Amino acid sequence: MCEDESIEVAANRVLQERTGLDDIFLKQFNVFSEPERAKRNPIVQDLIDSGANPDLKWFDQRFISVGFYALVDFSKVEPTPDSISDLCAWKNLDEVDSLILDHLQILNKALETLRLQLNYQPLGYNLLAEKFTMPELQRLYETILAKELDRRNFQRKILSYSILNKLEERKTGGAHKAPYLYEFNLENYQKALQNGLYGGW
Amino acid sequence: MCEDESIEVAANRVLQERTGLDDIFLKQFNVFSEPERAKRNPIVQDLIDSGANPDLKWFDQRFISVGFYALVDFSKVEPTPDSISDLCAWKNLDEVDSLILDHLQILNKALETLRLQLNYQPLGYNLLAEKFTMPELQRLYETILAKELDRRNFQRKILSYSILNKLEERKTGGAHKAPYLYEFNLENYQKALQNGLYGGW
DNA sequence: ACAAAAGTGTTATACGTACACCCATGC
DNA sequence: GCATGGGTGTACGTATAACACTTTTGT
Repeated sequence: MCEDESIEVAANRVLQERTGLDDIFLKQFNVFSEPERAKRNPIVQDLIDSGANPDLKWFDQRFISVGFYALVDFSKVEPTPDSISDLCAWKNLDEVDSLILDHLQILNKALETLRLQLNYQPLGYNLLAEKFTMPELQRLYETILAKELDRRNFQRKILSYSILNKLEERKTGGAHKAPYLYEFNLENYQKALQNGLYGGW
Repeated sequence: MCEDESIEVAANRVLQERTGLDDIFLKQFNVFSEPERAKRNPIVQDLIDSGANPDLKWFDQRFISVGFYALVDFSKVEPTPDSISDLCAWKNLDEVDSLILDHLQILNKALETLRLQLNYQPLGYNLLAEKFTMPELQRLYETILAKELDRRNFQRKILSYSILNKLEERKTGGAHKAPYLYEFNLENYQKALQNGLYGGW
């Protein structure tokens, strides 16, 4: 974060630098400030225990991170490293095993937050093509939740939010029955983002 | 926040200094980092516009705040100012109109977060006496939500979470029919705190 | 006796879940 | 024609909302 920008603006900037995308859903979820968090990493612990590398001072530094997660259509983006990154690439969640510092905890907290927010926030805009099919939207939810959902119940639930416009067109060219195309009803989508989808108390 | 403590520990410490309480529900909800946020305050704006007080440099400083909210039984606490506070006192929400910086926005964001969390987190432990009545718990929810709830539906919903133990005793001495006393089932309460109360997807 | 608070119950409706059936398309 | 994916519908259980009746207690 630079001196003249808010943390949100900074997060947007970094996202822009690495993906080229702008106006992306970006959500602050937690601050990580544990003094020893750099050293809590098992890899770092192994290094310290082994006494191998004497140059561990870096891990004595104090880091304070504000976690953000963004929702990005990865097929549209070629990730590019910025000035402080050597490598910037897409990974499947199940490929991610070791990360520096406590970044694995951060990732898990982000996932947890995202899954919670799914209960009262609509999702999918700018993650899908402008016109998309119901199965495509469902795959998106299933990917994030890492579990399968019932086709018919998913459709009913999503449609009940009235954030979608059903189009006359169908998506042809697929191997089976042509599914209808939908687009987001932006007005209602925005409203749902602000007011939430779940009634609660 | 000192150099050797996390932001959570620091928040706990400050809460402890001002209330004397420990082990209180304390939840991080947002980071506020807008560069101009000190100046965005209408009172400060008036000052600047009037040109009255030339000593406005303080508002040029960059503040970054991590917002926490705590749930405290105010009847048990005599708030006491700490080293950086002149005054520390309880206020009703409707008495709060002007605050320095953007602290009014922070307060509102805290309330919004709390009300959302009410949908999937139990609430009441250490806000009520060890034994309490259903109406007392309901008042608590009604106060936070700033709206009335149906007695019978409230009871059913809360009981369905099975975070309460119903006791044989009744609270006598009141002017009317003696209500039953309840206590929290701490084991289930903790579970509910971790796993959430609402099923969702 | 009465008002006010509290216990308990009922009913209609909405929602989530788990299914079954039919239709279109490529092989 | 058959496997597969997709559109649509139904039955069941549970949760929510709205509402009524009875019991207790102090005045």
